[in-house]
Amino acid sequence: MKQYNPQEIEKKWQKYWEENLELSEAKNDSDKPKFYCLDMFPYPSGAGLHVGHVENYTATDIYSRFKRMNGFNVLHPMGWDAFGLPAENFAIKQGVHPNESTHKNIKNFIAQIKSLGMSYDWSREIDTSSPEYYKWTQWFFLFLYKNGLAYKKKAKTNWCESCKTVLANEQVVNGNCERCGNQVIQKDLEQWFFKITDFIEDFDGENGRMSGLINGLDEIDWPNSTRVAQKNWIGKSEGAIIKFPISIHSDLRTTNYKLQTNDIEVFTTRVDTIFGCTYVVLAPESALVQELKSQAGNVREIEKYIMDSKKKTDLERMENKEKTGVEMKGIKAINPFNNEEVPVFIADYVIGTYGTGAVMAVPAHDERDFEFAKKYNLEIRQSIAKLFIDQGKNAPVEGKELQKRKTVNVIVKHWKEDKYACLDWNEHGWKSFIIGGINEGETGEEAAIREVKEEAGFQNMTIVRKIGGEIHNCFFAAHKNVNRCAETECYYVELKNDEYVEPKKEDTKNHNLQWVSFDELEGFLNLEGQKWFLNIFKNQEWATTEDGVVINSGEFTGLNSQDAREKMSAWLEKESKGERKINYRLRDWLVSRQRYWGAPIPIIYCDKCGEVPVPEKDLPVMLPTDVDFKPTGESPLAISKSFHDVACPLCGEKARRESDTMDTFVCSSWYYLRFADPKNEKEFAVKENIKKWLPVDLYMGGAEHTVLHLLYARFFTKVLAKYGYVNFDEPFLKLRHQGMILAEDGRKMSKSLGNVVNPDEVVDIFGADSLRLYEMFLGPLEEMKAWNMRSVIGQKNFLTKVWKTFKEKELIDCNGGCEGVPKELPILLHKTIKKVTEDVESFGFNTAISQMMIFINSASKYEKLPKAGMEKFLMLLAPFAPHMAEEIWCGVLGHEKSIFLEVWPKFNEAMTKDEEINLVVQVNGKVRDMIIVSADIVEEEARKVVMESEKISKHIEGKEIKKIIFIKGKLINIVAV
RNA sequence: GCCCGGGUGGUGAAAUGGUAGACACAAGGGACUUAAAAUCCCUCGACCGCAAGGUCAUGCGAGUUCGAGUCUCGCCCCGGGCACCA
Repeated sequence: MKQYNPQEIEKKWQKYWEENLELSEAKNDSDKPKFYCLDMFPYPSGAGLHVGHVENYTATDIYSRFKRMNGFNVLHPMGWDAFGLPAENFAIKQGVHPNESTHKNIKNFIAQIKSLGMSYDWSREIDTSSPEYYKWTQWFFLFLYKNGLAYKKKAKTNWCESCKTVLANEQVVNGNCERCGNQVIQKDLEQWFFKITDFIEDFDGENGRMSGLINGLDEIDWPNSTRVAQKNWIGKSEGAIIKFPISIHSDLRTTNYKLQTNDIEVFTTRVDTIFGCTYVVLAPESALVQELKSQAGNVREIEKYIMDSKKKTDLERMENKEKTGVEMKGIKAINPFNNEEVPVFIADYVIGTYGTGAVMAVPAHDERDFEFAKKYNLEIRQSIAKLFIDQGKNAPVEGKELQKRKTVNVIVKHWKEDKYACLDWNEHGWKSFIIGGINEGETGEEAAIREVKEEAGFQNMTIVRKIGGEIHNCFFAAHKNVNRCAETECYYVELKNDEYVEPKKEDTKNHNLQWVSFDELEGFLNLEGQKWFLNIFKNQEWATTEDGVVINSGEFTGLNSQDAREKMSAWLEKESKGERKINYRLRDWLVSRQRYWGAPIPIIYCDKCGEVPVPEKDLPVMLPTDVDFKPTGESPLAISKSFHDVACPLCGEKARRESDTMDTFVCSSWYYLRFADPKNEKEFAVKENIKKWLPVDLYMGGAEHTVLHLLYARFFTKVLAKYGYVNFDEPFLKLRHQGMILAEDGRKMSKSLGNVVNPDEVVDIFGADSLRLYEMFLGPLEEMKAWNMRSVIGQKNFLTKVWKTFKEKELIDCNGGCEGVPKELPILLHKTIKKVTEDVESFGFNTAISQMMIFINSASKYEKLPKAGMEKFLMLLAPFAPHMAEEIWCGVLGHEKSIFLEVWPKFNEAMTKDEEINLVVQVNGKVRDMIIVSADIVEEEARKVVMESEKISKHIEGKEIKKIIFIKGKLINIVAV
């Protein structure tokens, strides 16, 4: 065979690998260190494998092969997420049973994956729709049930009319069904839930303290964006519950004044703003509304509003941002902090299911309340102010002057405590540095100056002005945004012995502010006579939602927001008028589905015994095959009499089975455990094997699963950790997402656009090795990339070059001297080993490939090549292009055993260094010459060499050399003026 | 609106603060060939110049630095996620 013919050699080696299982099998009894490398298992779609799958599986295949060659016992399995709506919808469309179509699709997937030369351990293949698997999915349901973590309740649920089933919150996207895009409506249904909310915070497990869903995220090597997305989804917010007693003025009928015993409880994260509360709002769904409405003077109006907002779908609520509401006339809430009566409204901008379903409205400091208050003409009362430092008469304000001066630093002291800060003014406004601590023998001022110099890096700082000639007593609020404009900072300074200078007022950004000196604010902080200024609204045009300093707030006035929250919460608890409270956005996971193609929920309902779990010995509850599975809204399983009618396991009387199936995400929440022991009939996996293989060391898959699957899987692991089934609390130690591959037109690949690339086609034309290389070379693994069919040829060219180099050049044994072999090749080889090794380790596959290209481009130029070196190169290439490497290794070089049994080559650091380098010579930072010198040239020598250069002397002629910067082995820069 | 990412040639993209554009694709030119394919060689950011060389260039504007694609600040644009969560 002269030509490189991928089709021919690829088939041959795929067969060989299938027959030689030691190349891919994970060994339970090996002494080698383990490595569990997992792909997010696919849903076997009828469309077959797409290029995104190929990207995902190639990356992990390269990594698995790399790890094996580095002496690891690698578990690299594959399975099928076979249950679920898409499979069922596909089957309905094709008019076949989902069981049939799914298995047909799986067969196709296997063939496609094998044609790509992936080294999966097929002996561990799993299929979530097989009874051997879903038996354990049901076991998990019972396990949760027995521990009080699975429960049934009637709840407002998301219903998709097209899929005829309920959906989890996570499966609703913009008010639409994640799968079909149909609008989701709300239905009150009795459904099964998993108590995922029990695992948000850390918990005690049988093997000690375990991390919850929030803290666990800090322990794992996951993309930052994914961790942030999960944190946001959980949505922890710390605040307080405040009890507003209710008073009823039935002034429409009588003058009686009646105080109710029950309170309106509101949840807020901004207790500090409570003195700005001018009304209270209840969600229309709130139970309290039902209780109170009859007392109101406008019952009818209220009922009409409730009806109207009930009719709205979530989508309508979202689309129509205009806020609506209705006052409960005659009903007042009493602010416990100042005993003031405020009106009570019902409005659907308050969410009934979050917090207490009631909020205190502070229009001055909350955008939504502000909007509502403007519309209904309610009082807007400021309770948080921003306070500003006096710029001082010497502080420069004009841009040009600033440029000259750069910065002005003022050191200030906290008005009460022994804390110092530095305020720094430049054209961007004030900056601040909070002084950390005072060293021994140091005054506060000295500490402040030191910190400014060291920490802030202002080595050339001069204190242009200390206000009043001394360090000032000053209040400062710690805050994160250090670099805002002066107007948004929040400092105030007590000025001693100093003139007050009117701040500039022409600031357009803050035209609704009125500058008020401290004198104008009576009683403020009891520091009469001091000169301060702060923002007090003249005409409030927007809500200021940032933290600041509390004003108009009785005894709390003068505190910064943070301290105020602390003190006010403490006050609430002391007075029993409320308490600190943490709320989460995350709700329990709704797992019931009214569909056919899923794992039946193993529960039996008996008239006598009630809800009875199916005994473990009766598992699996088989999915009947004889039902009409087309969705009607009723669970299809309810129609099957043989399934539905059953004897109660407790009393033996007539009973009925739960006819809903489980969300397919339940199946995928534990599959990674099953791979450790896929054939076990007695347990979901035997403990030793779990201990041997888990947690997963590398998990790779699309970013579309950032919240759904990844959150659920973590939850399952945490449940198992709590009850001692596993001794770890995070299932996936390292996670990477492959970026989406777009079509050539830059749009998403989709059938309807007709721009889908079928990997089979690419394999037919270029071969699997070229396809693998192409997808890895396309760009960084995690980034979004567009397909370009014309570029695939580049990889085939590269492989052809490798092929020809091994076939046509003379490979010589270098043991007894290496005549005719270029001496720069070993250096390049070691550089290449280093680069490829490091890049594979960090998933920089694109740059690893380009380094191999550089090597072969160079090597192919020579007629004689060192055999040992070329073999090492082949080992580097092997994980990327396994067929080619195996063919050359065994076919061309005549080795008997597979190249994948070889040990990954090592590089010698000393061998990666060139003897000579191109010294870059710069004059004033511009490259003016390049001189070849010995790599270890020292500064002295380099200076001499450089000065001899004509090009350089031309550039420094007549100039004074100020400085010479020398970077060893790289560069020399002459600074000349 | 908030939270994450991004913005570098015709294209995909490289660059621990140290030669911007490695490596490839496309394009153009050439060699071999009766011809084509295959293969090999050369050119390939823009502008000025016969050349040597020079100037400008990493979304825009500033800053730090001997030196910035890379660090800091502000702004613009694009992609993704969340979205009335108090």
